[in-house]
Amino acid sequence: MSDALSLKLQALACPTRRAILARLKLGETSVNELARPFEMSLPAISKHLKVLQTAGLITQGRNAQSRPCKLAEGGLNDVATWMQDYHQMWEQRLDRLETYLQNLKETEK
Amino acid sequence: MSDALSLKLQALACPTRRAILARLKLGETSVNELARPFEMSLPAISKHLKVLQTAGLITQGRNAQSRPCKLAEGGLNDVATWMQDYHQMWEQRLDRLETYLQNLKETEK
DNA sequence: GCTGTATTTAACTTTTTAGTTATTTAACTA
DNA sequence: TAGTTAAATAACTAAAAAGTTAAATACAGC
Repeated sequence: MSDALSLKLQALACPTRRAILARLKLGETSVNELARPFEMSLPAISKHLKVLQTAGLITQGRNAQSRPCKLAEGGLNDVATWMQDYHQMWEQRLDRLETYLQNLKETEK
Repeated sequence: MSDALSLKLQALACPTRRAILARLKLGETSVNELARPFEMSLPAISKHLKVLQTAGLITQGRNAQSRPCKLAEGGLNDVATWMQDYHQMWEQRLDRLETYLQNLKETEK
């Protein structure tokens, strides 16, 4: 199960890790900060972060003792590409998506 | 890890199961037929199918002794919805997606 | 160089996953 | 009804995942 896509999907298949990603959407932050909302030991969070990092979904920097995490640029690209391959199912979402695109274009103006 | 989204992502995080889905894109087929390409026992495939079914990604019908499988309508919707939530990453794909939408619209004419 | 803070690593436990072979169920066929 | 085919279930094993506590590492500040 060691291919990149499986690694990412596996990493995403855990609510804790998705919650971590959701938090990181708000911006770079420390491991301690990330751990705060969870009833779980710090090492457990550290492990989750390692899984996310190995999957290429986050990166970790360095700032004194802190190792701030952030979302990896384009980390979900292959997942999105795989999804796109499922046109039949995908098409059901096109309306919504088109609306979204439209809004985005207008925002950019 | 029992929420619907986690169940689906977990189901997708296995190359064998994704291969099964890919085969099912071509159309409904029997368990035996699905198992053929794999170097794996039939019960193993049967289990994979159960995982996919529990996740709501496929459905199984009945035709004599055969239990033909097919893709579940809209089975990937929540996964797609979750993905959409990641606008920042998503935006990197917008160009491609827009092209795709454009093509689709033109096809529909 | 000692102390505190942030984080990781080690060692261990429990549960889940992915596979196996052997057995069972269900339905068709002669 | 006996035999065949399609698939699922049972019972088991090995490996991976997700958590724990305790110890180690890395750096900052006095």
